[in-house]
Amino acid sequence: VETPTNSPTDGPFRRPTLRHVADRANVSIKTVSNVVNGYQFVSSATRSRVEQAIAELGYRPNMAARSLRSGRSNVVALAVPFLDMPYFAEIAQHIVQAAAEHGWTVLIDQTDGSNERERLAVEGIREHLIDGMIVSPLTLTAEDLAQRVDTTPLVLLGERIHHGPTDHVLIDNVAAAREATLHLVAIGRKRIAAIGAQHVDPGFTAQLRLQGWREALSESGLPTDPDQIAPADAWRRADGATVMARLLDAPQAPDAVFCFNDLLALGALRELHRRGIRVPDDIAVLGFDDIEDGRFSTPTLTTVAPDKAAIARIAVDLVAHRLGDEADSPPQEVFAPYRLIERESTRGRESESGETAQFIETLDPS
Amino acid sequence: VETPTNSPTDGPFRRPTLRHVADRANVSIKTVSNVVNGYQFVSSATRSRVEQAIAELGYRPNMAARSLRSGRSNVVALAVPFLDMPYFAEIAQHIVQAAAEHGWTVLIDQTDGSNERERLAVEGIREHLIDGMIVSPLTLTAEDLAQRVDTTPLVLLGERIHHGPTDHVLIDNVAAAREATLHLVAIGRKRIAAIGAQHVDPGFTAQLRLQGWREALSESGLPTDPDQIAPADAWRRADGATVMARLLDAPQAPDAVFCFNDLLALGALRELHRRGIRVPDDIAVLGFDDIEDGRFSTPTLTTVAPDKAAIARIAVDLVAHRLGDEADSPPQEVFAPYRLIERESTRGRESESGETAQFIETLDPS
DNA sequence: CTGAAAGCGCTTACAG
DNA sequence: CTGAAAGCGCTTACAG
Repeated sequence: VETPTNSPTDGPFRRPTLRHVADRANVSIKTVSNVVNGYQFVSSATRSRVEQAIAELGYRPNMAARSLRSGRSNVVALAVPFLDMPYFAEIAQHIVQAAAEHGWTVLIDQTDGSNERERLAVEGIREHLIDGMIVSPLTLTAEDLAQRVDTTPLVLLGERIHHGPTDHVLIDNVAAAREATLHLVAIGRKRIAAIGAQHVDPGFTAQLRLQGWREALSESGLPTDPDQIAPADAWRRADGATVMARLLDAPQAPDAVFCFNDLLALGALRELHRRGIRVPDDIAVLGFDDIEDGRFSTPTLTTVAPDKAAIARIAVDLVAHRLGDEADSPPQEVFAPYRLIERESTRGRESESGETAQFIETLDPS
Repeated sequence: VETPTNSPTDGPFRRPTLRHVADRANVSIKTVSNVVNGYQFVSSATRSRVEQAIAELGYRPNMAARSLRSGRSNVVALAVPFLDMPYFAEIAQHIVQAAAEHGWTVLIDQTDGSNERERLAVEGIREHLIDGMIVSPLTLTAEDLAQRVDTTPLVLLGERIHHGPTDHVLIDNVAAAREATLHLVAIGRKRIAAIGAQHVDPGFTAQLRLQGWREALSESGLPTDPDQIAPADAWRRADGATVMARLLDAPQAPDAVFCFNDLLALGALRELHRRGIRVPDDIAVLGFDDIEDGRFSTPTLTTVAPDKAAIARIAVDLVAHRLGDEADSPPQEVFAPYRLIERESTRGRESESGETAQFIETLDPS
């Protein structure tokens, strides 16, 4: 029996290794490794001896060594623009959960929506050994992606880069925005503004949602007045309030606004309330994302609800898929479901319908 | 010059190693390592030759190997109860930022507030090699901590475990809750309810905030009626709404509520609005955390604002401190600043004062 | 069913 | 200023 250099008795505490366990159980380190990794063909006598030694020493495998040798880390990276924006926080939560089901831990990076940091992210987050990465880009282009040399499986979230080299999970933004706008038409609105337009390449979220808005207005025979397209570079509450104020100060105020996310809508609600303008009576407000705030705002917010749990699960499963046998299959584009949730901001507060009930929970016994 | 087994030209693409770079630059791998690690005493001729080889091969160090050898991973772990609760999401964002300044990436775990998962977290998140960990516990006790064998530097967030074995960053919850309650007294409220009490051991957040509430009422000569202590096991919007409803249905409704976090307060606001009860005219509402929602709610929410950026920075610096020379210094307990931010929910909406201005931003030109 | 050897890609002493 | 050797703790072939 060889005495390991790294004896638990000499000097400061050091974690026990396979060597220590092997010595104590009088087996080779390979046998200990077999037990640790659940290898089937170990005699039960040996197995229990090893397990006892593991328990006595408090042995836990060294992940760095395992990663170096096996090339796997059981870590997946997630890069989002801003962790403090509820939509991304909720997505992150679902991804952490879905990853845990695969035995993976999640390394988080924040890109601040900067193209440079997004390009760095797809090249491997700070160069750690990770098994896969999920990136929610704001500005990443197909060209950026084409220059990628890192071969770690990459799944893109929430943006559509057509025929890109990577897997992609998304919702049909044009269709969703179209349905949202048609809902505003259906409740009798004639001047429907769009808040959140951005000067970006076509194909990005803002452009897709704007296109859906256009399509809905055209097919309803309503004009798509350029004055009703309100740009907002950032999509936070403060931006929504500012842009709403600008629309209200213009000669022709809208009777409805379709905001490209819920934060913009919540900011708009705030500005409308400040001016004493009634929602939805004077102006109807509709958002996108179904963040929790909108279920409790005053008034509650009608919104397009992407199935975030599904988005997370699909993304994690796509990473697993690439890591498995199907590594070389062509890039997939998977659509996650979404639905329109009608709440007070577009229909008054006389009642909540069945579809909404599950979200309102204890608020709805009235 | 030895040819590495792992040649970039044979078989599928493999990442270049120090060996490849060394061969190409005609130096030893130690010299390449010296250049990569910014070792000073390398001749500029050698350095530039090595740097060119690195650029040509696209070499990037293998973190698993580096971690195995050096015992450092440049990863810190963060465990929070729920990533989708805005307070924790905002804290996580600040920690990711502060960690990045130290060159660290953040591994995120979610405990769901379960004691078992919190105990697992302090024993090392899924056994990855991490340099330090920051844990925001909901139920962890001093006993749990005493049983910890992992020697990775641990910093606790937001809970006070007196004389515990670990570093700790917190705010003075009793004083903050006391000031908040005194503010409600100052605006003339007589029946001030507390929402968010929990049946937990003393020392935990809920108990501390309740104690601050008690102290404020006692010193103001107001009764601390047990009926005005409203328990809420979870601190989400739905709980706030439910608990508010219960208080309103009781014989003696309060004229002010101090909610132990902002989500409870936002839920309470929602229920009050649903019943047509005016805030703050009929009932004043005060929260805790200063999450972004409360700056844009209707009415905007008066709240205790912990300095989250400071909390994150202190926590990360404490980890760095333990990793440095001061590894064996006694555990530290560092208090982060907080302040009370008055908004509409406790004072009507005639104006916003100076202190609040920086938070209101573009909403305030009125 | 179990073992001895090799090696994943680095960094840490130690020589020169 | 640069190099050759050893070894961090595992897993992967390969033997028996």
